[in-house]
Amino acid sequence: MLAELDPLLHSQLRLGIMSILMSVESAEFTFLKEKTNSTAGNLSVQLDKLSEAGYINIEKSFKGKKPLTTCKITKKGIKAFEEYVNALKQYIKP
Amino acid sequence: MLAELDPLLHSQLRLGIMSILMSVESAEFTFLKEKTNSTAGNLSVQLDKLSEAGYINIEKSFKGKKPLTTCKITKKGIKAFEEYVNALKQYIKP
DNA sequence: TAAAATAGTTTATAAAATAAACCAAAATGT
DNA sequence: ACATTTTGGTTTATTTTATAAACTATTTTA
Repeated sequence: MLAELDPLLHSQLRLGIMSILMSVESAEFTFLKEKTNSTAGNLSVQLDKLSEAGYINIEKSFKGKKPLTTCKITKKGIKAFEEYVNALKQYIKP
Repeated sequence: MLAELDPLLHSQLRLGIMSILMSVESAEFTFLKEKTNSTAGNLSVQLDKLSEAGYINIEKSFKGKKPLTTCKITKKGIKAFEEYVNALKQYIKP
């Protein structure tokens, strides 16, 4: 029987976000938007979901008077990502 | 920029179906149902979608008077699966 | 022979992704 | 100086997907 795939991570955009956050200290909204090629609206929604789940931390501040949203993966997020990758390997190995 | 993930394959159940069909000559409905742990309704719908896309062939016959649904991956399906796996690797490699 | 199981399909509902509309501030053009 | 566009988002509406529920036909079992 095939393993379950964490539905929170099994979404192109959320997986992309998490993949990027696995490889950097932290990332700004605009950086993630560019790297994932997503719209601001969609990105905003999906970041909230990851944050709700405790997979990332979102810090909202200001750079001058412009809003600045900075995201960081949490320990829980790292664990979830690693488990997702392991489960996924079952599906894609030759 | 991260690669696109074929939305037809980026679904747990459809990916599971395709993953199984990559490794066998052909598979019956009931076999797929058990291996993927899905409901008959959901499986039926997702098989139709894969068939619509030309990723699998579905043959409906009878074993006595019981319906027998047999599925086989197509060349197009194999190619799509391989491309999906390649794109996915971008997301999950360390 | 009534009840339950098999092998599905079809339809309805819930959840997700995406798009559109919106807001406030800042930078740019005229 | 002042209208226009751009930046950096959020919120709400729409569309698409996935899932669940209800149904059909036959068959097996009690």
